[in-house]
Amino acid sequence: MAINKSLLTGSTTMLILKLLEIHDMYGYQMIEQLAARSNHTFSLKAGTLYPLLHTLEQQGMLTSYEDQADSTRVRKYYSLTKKGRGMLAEKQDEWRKYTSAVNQVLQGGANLAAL
Amino acid sequence: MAINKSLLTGSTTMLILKLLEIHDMYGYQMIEQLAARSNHTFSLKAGTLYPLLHTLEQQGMLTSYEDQADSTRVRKYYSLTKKGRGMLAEKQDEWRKYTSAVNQVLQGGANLAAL
DNA sequence: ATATAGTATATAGATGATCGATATATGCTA
DNA sequence: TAGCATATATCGATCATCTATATACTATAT
Repeated sequence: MAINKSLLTGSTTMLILKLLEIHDMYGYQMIEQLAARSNHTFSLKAGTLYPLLHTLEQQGMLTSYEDQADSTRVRKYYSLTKKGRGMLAEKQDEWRKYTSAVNQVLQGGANLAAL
Repeated sequence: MAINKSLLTGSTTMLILKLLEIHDMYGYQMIEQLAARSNHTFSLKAGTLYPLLHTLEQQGMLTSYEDQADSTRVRKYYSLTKKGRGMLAEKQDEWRKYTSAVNQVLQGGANLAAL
């Protein structure tokens, strides 16, 4: 698939970067937020999220710190880096291109070329 | 991912069913059509398509027949069954739900719930 | 005539994203 | 103090897709 072998399978990364765009969050919170903001269409699994967060941190897209904040419990917060913001922009662009291409096919195709 | 573990990863099936909605096609033609109708965003690989066609035929979504048609060459044409049309309708519905959920998250979320 | 490129179908093995299962530990509430 | 929600983490399995490879036929150029 030209654009990106995996997208949605791949949109997961975009979605969690997006969540961090406005303010820092900890893992469990991202799972809840994603469910809430998508009207429970998504239920991202912990087994998917945590390894992904570790990978993104290694790639320099995120940084993490522990904080007790307004909770009694220490949580691990993630923060989007400049590089991460760049990645988010790219992913969003890909997402737009990909969905518009699919929608074009669903509408019978823009280029009704030959056939 | 609630709706369907794989979608786009999974949209491929929807796209080829969609191609067959109007008239029968052979494999190679589907690859070309998909590229043309998506402005070359998609380049479905033969190694992905043929096994998929075989699976869909086994599931009763498609039937196939060989025909020389207006070519000098015998080609294997695929035809969408009633069951296949049902599957297409379902997949399109899923696609709409999924993309609107992603777009909701990208727009900051419909349910700006708590956070 | 013959090499090359495009058409057409097919399969096997590799890769990579996500999930389910499982583990651990803490905090809240009945 | 038992049970449930919160919170993070890892491992193995699954599944869709890709790359590579194979085969064979057709058309075109040399």
